Amino acid sequence: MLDAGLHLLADQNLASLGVREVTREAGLSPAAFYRHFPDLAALGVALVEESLASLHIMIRAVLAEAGGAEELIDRAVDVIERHVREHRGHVRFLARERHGGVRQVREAIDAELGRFAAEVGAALAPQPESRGWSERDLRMLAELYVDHMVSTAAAFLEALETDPAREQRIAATARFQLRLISLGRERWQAG
Amino acid sequence: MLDAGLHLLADQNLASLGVREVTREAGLSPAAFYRHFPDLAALGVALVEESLASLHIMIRAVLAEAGGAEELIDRAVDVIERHVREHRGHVRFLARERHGGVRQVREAIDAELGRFAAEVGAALAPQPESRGWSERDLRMLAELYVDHMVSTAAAFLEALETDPAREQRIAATARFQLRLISLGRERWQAG
DNA sequence: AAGTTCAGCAAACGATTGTTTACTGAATGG
DNA sequence: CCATTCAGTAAACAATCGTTTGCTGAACTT
Repeated sequence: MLDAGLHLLADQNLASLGVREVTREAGLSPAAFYRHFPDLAALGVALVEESLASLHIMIRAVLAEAGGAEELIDRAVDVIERHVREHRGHVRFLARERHGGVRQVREAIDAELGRFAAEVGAALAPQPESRGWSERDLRMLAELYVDHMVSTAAAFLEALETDPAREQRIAATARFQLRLISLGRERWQAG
Repeated sequence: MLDAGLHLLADQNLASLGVREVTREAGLSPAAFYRHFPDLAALGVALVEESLASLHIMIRAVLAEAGGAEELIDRAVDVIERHVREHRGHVRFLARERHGGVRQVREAIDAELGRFAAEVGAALAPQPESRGWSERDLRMLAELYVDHMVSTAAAFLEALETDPAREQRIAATARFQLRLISLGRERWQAG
């Protein structure tokens, strides 16, 4: 049922999805839907959890890897690119519903992205570049990274669906921007 | 009719909007819709143009202002905050439909944001900090600024609708992040 | 082996949908 | 002053919708 929903949401949007539509795609009767979810919003929230599970794994993979800033950036962008390609449906769903029409889903996504930022912040803390940073500053830096990751993922997705040749350009742009942020971070203490 | 649509889109999204719904809100008969638009997608594109007109003015206002990096950042964040408050409906529409279910609208928004990035890049070029930068690098920096602006605007919007007290925190975060990017930019030539 | 939960079905309900058609009155222009 | 465009209407079309109801068979539990 979740798969059916996700498949429909490829070119639709949660608020415009219909109960009958989902059950038809799943090969079930309309009434069967209510055996599993009270609402379409509930199905949306379930999809959020499913979508962010794999994303969570991805982020941990990047954070776990030690190494210099350069290699870390390259690796992060690569992982994002691959993740978008391998979980296209999930990424599209998240991008589309993050500011979409269903409040419960919006809030679920935002809460989870907030947790990501906290996790990134925690991983940043022990690094030598973070010496002297307040927790607040670290959090704001982490949010910048997370927002940038989201933007990059959305750009990859759009490229994948319209002009795949653009992928390289997006990857190069993302790396450049991350390097810029990294430089600013190193210089912050001096300011 | 556009106003009616925008009002409906406050808690809905374009793909789930109905012709009858719009005309009912506008106090007209269903058939009247087709006198003005062939599609709901066409109404969406019209709303994109309306929404981006004011945004364009806002961006020019920020870019025109000369001054040091610090004051420019403060001013930019203020302008964004005020713009979101004064054009809440437009901003919400753009955030929601940027990755929404209607391709024509998505493409219209992306094209216009690309034009914004070009404009920002052109304004960045003559600044002393840009000495030695290739056009490509300037463009990537401009895209970072535009993406950051979009993220910030979306955050302001979400705060306005759920927890207005959070506005200050978002503004502070945005300023911090912009300062970080600015520092990275200054240091870039050295790398 | 009896009872109970579970996941599914067909059918039916009124309500709402998008779109077309033929018609109307007002403004506009030559 | 006549013709034409324009923005609106009511009515009708089949189609789809969300949801409830009562029923069925399979799978567990005890």
